Amino acid sequence: MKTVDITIDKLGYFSGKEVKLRGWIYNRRSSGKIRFILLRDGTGIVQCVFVEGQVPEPAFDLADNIPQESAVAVTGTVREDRRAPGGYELTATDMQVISLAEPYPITPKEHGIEFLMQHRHLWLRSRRQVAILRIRNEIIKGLRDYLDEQGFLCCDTPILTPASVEGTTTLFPVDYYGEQVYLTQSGQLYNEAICAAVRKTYCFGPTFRAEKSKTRRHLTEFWMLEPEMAFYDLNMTMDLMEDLICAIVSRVLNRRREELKILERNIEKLEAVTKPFPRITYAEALEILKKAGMNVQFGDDFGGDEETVISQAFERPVMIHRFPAAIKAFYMKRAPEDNRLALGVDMLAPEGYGEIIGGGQREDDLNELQKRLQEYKLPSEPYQWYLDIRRYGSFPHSGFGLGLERTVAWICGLKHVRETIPFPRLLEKIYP
RNA sequence: UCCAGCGUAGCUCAAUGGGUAGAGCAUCCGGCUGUUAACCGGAGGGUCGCAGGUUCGAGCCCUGCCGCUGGAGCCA
Repeated sequence: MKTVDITIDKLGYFSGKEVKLRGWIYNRRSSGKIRFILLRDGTGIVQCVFVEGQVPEPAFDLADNIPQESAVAVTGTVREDRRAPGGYELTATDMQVISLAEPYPITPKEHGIEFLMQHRHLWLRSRRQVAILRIRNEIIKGLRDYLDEQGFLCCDTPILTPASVEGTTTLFPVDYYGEQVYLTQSGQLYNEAICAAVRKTYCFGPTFRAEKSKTRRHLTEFWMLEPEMAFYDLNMTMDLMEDLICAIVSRVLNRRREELKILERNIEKLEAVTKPFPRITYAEALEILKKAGMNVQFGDDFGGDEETVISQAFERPVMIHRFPAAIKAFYMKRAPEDNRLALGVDMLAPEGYGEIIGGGQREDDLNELQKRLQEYKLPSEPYQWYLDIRRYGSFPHSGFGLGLERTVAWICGLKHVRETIPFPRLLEKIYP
């Protein structure tokens, strides 16, 4: 019989056959004449059983003292076994060392977050972290597949941007041939130009905020998905936000059950995420807060506590629209029924996870927009190209930005966004 | 930037009222034929974050600094 070189995720196709697996030692246990090695290969984890007399002596010895995370090749027979977590085991016939590891700092026991973050490059190898990475990837694919199917064109926007936009205190400066430019905070303004070319577009990439925010939901570098649609009003935009979130939640539920289980995610909470999502106005949100005993006045923005109270009032994501214009960006269109209100919308995830989407309808009237730039004390020169979108065939349009890491944190049920990206960039921390 | 808490073995933590530093895991040695963070026995392992101060005596009290964690503020 020929030994085939396979990966752990394919074990089910090779029951009873002899195979070769290459990977790393995840853990090992010994019980005298029988020794167990947990082998991980990046596609899964399988237990390899070494029985004295049934494997060459060097391999049997190795099974007792090979250091954790050493790279090895194990040959053996695939066996279905109800006792095994994955349903399959490997009865080992031999093992070769590819590379012996030095004593590995991350043991199968508990560690503090500081230690784990300092060893993030190694921490990624753990079962939990791999499960998060798989779900993150599933969410990205789900978002893109959904938008692509709806006729969106992914066009992407620049990461280096000229000075402008609202203030520079939260921007990371970069030297650009002697000129100071900045890392992008959002691709929205560019998307508005692109949607006039292709009707429905989106960008997906990293964005940067030099905020001094030290919370469980802030990164200085995070990934944002930003769709922008020509001829969409606020209601159509809320429909899209709702459909998009339903699409990714059900996709993760269908395709990443195992990973959700590893993360001990409460599946029922995700299964409750179905259409329609509640849509409330800012004024209605204020009522909820007042009933909860919070002192919030019209014109106040919501902090973390307020978001938590509102989102916990519903078991689905909730959309809050028609915010006071004064606390929103200059480009938001005003509500036709009340000029003090902006046609913006935020989506708050359930279970206190806070804002995962922010967006709304854009101001499409040239004169209004110019007036707004003055009110917000913004220079007009850098915005000439942006105003051109209104000069040459202006059209109603809307869009939003979805924060990927917050969405992943919610779907995975994680306390902190730092685990949702392989190498998180946090306030003044950039190692490894 | 502000508030609070924490810095002791490789890791996670303990140490009466100030009196010669302790456990589990990891490592090494030994035992065990079905272990699931295996278990059992033994051994090695310490500049108690750094600097100064009080005291006969400081891991413990005081001052300053550094680092981390949680939160607030800030924030598409």
